[in-house]
Order: sequence, then structure tokens, then C-alpha cells
Amino acid sequence: MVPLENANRKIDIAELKTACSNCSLRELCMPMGLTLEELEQLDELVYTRRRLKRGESLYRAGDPFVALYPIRSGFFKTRLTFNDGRDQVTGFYMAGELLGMDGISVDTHSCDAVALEDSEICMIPYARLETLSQEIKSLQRHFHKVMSREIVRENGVMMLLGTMRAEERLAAFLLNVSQRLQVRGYSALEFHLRMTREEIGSYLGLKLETVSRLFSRFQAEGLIEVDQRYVRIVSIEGLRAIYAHHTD
Amino acid sequence: MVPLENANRKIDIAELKTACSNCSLRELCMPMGLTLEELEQLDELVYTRRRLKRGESLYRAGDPFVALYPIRSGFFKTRLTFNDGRDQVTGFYMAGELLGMDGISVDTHSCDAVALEDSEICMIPYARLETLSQEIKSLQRHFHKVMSREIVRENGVMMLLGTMRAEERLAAFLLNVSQRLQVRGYSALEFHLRMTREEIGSYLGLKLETVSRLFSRFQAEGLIEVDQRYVRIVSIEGLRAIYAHHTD
DNA sequence: TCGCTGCTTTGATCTGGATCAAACGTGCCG
DNA sequence: CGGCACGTTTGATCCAGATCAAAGCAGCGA
Repeated sequence: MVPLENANRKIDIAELKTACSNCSLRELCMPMGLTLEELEQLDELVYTRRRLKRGESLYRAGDPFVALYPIRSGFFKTRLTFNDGRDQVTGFYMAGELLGMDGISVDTHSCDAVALEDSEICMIPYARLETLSQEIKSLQRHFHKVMSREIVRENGVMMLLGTMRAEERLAAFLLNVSQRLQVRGYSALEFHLRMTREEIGSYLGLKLETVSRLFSRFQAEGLIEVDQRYVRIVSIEGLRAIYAHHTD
Repeated sequence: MVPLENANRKIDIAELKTACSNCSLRELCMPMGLTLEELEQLDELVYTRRRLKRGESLYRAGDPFVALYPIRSGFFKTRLTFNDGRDQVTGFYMAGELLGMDGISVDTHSCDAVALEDSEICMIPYARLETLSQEIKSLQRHFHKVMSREIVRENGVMMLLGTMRAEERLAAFLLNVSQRLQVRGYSALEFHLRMTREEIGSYLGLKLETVSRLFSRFQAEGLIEVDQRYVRIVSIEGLRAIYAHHTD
């Protein structure tokens, strides 16, 4: 570990007792509608936090699976690397979302999770989640919903990669980012992308040049304004039209 | 319901009491390592079976989610339909695999599940699965693994759709089918495909003509023998080479 | 301040797979 | 048995997006 990180971890230790019961993200990453008593039990569940610098991996393919990681702040990508070096970004994850569910199936992570900006995650030891969700039914239910949501999300990506055209993919991507930021209380219409053109392209099954050209074209058509990674959506209806009405 | 179907359902009713404890698929679709006592509890869980004719839907996007469906025999596809009619096959499922997990997230199914041949499924009411898996830890654990496996599978499909070439996709598909049949005790090297070229194409993000051409080419290259939907793998190493070694 | 280094934009050209088109099974139903 | 409905194969052509190439630009460390 680099010195700077150790410094950060000191702060962490000071905050170690900070708990789910007063975490502003609790509704996003873990169950809602718990009794106060249950919430206190939940606090026991999450006993560690960890900060990651941009570029650091939270886990890598092959790592033993021990825990799930709700993101407290920051931004991540997950990535699958093929034997010949080609890789595929399989998802982008923001605060309140849950990382690590790929590891449950065979007790080993099957992809990498990489921080795209300085981030902070909580750590939920899986064994304890299992135990606790046997006691708290709503925790179990919520966890199932989170896993199912991930399955549904991936279904959507398959649709995107399998049947949509390049411009539809980028429109879908921008609308998705916009919607998720809005849920978190940020502006739905202007934001700073955390990922490179190449990472967007990998996620969307396109080359970085194509992504760049599409950004330029969307701008020329008055749909968005782009300046590097800063994006302002000028016509959200326009994007929706491209995404949904692609039968022209 | 058509008359023929009613006839089938009569047989169903006669078999209603057939239980997990003596189902040959139990290790595949539901937890292993249960005590005898637990197995009996499991029997209570699955109280209905249903037969479907080829072409029938087990559930459709928008249907309320009530149960999960382990496949007892037969073959299914899941399909996502876009508003403009385009659709994407999101998965093929065979005996022992579990359908319906997409419904958990918002209590509504998000895709269609369609039988590709006459099939039979069990029905596990989700509410009872929840209750029972609070009592039987290994059931809970197994269920989590099944959901996670689905996430990992979809990750693989994203890789396939996002970064692989047409011939690599088809090789990957054939190897996957082969491997899954082998696990079930069927021949890994010759089998009858249950889906059309168009359905394969949809799953792989290709057009049916491309799939057909690839079958012909693989045959010409001595990798497989094809006769309509019958496939015999002549050189599994050859397929693996295409799948994995695509850096020629 | 300069000069890397890593990211992005834009242009020119190429190509894998889509699209269009036609013929050929195969099997089911009347 | 004939004919219609599907699915499949194969050929000819096209085009969206990839690839190749070269500049431009922002941030950072010396």
C-alpha cells in the first residue's frame, strides 16, 4: 500500500463505527423498511470500509469471494478479460449500487472491479449476510431483488449489444446514466462522465472512434453539448426518440 | 386452453404428488447436501407441475411474478421484445435449469419464456421459497449460487456480443451447448438443436443467414457435420481453437 | 515554462456481416 | 398425394462501423 492510502485508512479507522443506521445511502444499497432493531443488527454486518484510489481494483477475476461491496461514494467499472487480452466492460456502478455478486456462484470472482475515481466502499462479509438474512426476512427479500435487478440489467445490455445500432446504444447509455444520477439527487441533464471513450465503447460494443464521432454528431444535431467528459443533455426527447423510435 | 392441453393436464394431476425427494434432477435445480428431513420439507415447496407444448409461453413480460420454474424436461428460450418489435433471445434453458429469476426484482416478469419443445416444469411459489430458505440455510445458499451463476452467464454473453467475431460466437455457442448436454449425461459430440437458425442468430447477435453460412463453413472445414438441426462435432479442438485462439 | 503522456477528435479507407433475392428442402394438413 | 408454410441454404451487393492515420488538447511533473 502506498503511503497516501495509509493516511486515508487512518481516517477510516476513526469512522469505523459509522453505521448503516445513519448512512444516507442505506435505502439504496440495503433494505428499506427495517425496524430500528433490525437496523442495528445490520450495523454489525458492515464492519469495514475501504477507500480506493482511481485505477485501483476492489477485486480481480480469480480472487476468492468473501464479501459484497456497496459503493458509498465514487464510481466503478466491472471488466471481463479474455485470454487473448481483449476485454469487455460489463457494467458501470455508482454510489448505492452493489458490487461483487458475480463471486457467489463459485466462491471466486469472475471479473475485475476497478475504481474510475477515488471511491469508498463498505464491506459486507457474505457469511454474515447469509446468517442475518435468515433472521431478517426483509433483508433476504431485498437482497434477492438486488440480484434479480442485476440479471434484468444485463438482459437489457444483451438487447443493446445484440440488436441496437450504434446511435441507439449511445442514446440508451446517456439516458441510463442520466436517470441513475437523477435518482441520486444529481442533475439529470448535465454531468461529468467518469469513464473514457474507450470504456464507453467497450461497454457498448463499439470502438472509441465511433463513440467519439457519435458524441460529435449528437452535438451537431443539437441533442447534447459535450466538452471532453462533461455532457449536457439539450434535448432528452431527442435522445429518447433515437433510443425508442429507431424505425425511421 | 386447447383440448389437447387439457388432456395433458389430467396426467399432470395424477402425478401431482411426485416430489423433489425422488426427482432425478434435484441436484441440478435445487440444493444438494440436504438432510432427509430437509428434503421432505422441500417436497412441500414444489406442489405443482405443468406441461407446455412447443411454442407455449410459461410466462410473458409484464406477467406478475409468483414463482420460479425448474425445468423438469424440455427446452426453453427467454426473449426480450423491444417496443418496435425487434427482439433478442437472452438465453436457452434446458432440463435442470431455473427459469423466472428476472421476475423477482419488481414482482413482474421482464421477459418471455417460451418452450421450444414439449416440456414440463415444476412450480416453486416464491413466497414459500423465501420462507423455507430462512429455515434451511443450504437452500438459501444454493439459491444465491443459482442467481449468481445467471449473472455470470450473462456476463459471458456480453463478452460474446461485445467483442467476439461471428465465427467465435458460433463456436462458443456450440461448445456451450455441448458442455451442458454432457453434464446431463447426453452425448457431448452429437445432438439435435431445438432452436431455429434465427433464434441462434438472435442470441448471438447475428442474422440467420450468417449463422447458416457459418454452419456450412464449419462443415466444409471439417469441424462439424450438420444436417438441419442435427449437429455432430467432428473436431472439438478445432472449435476450441476458433473460440479461444482467435488471434491468428 | 516545457515537454511528456494519455485521451480525444477527425479524416480516409476497408471489410465483416447485413441486406436483398431466389431456390430448395421438409413436414404437415386437407 | 399435392400444395402450402416454414425454415434453410447460397449467391450478389451494400453499408455501418472498424481500422489506419494523424493532429489536437488537457493535465502533470520536472
